[in-house]
Amino acid sequence: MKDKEFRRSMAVFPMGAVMKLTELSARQIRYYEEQSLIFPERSDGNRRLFSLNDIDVLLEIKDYLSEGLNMAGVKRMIEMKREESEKTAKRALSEEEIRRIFREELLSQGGLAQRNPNAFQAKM
DNA sequence: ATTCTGACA
DNA sequence: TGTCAGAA
Repeated sequence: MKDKEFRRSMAVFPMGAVMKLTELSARQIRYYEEQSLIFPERSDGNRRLFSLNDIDVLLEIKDYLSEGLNMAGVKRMIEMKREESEKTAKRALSEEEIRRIFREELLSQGGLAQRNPNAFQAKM
């Protein structure tokens, strides 16, 4: 199962493809890269090449934002997930665990909410 | 035609 | 975040 992970990390998608796949603007995608949430490689003329992993993260960022988290909150979530998966290469994070962490983050700082202050009740 | 960086009426 | 400019 190493071959699969290798291909998921293959940087082969140009900006245009990622924009369509994620419904995000180039501006946002570049911004998330600056926030070290994704690490697209560069190619020929300094053009970004994204991997399936980058796209997955972008998709996660999307729904975290729709859940009401701001950039600070999104970064924490992605970073935690990254640490958790790097350190715990063994067992994957259970849905319950992720929801638990998510809830803790929301409660730890009532300021994390930004857009839909009421989306939580509906979701959680 | 596409994407990149930098900047802001 | 959008968007425009100037370059590659």
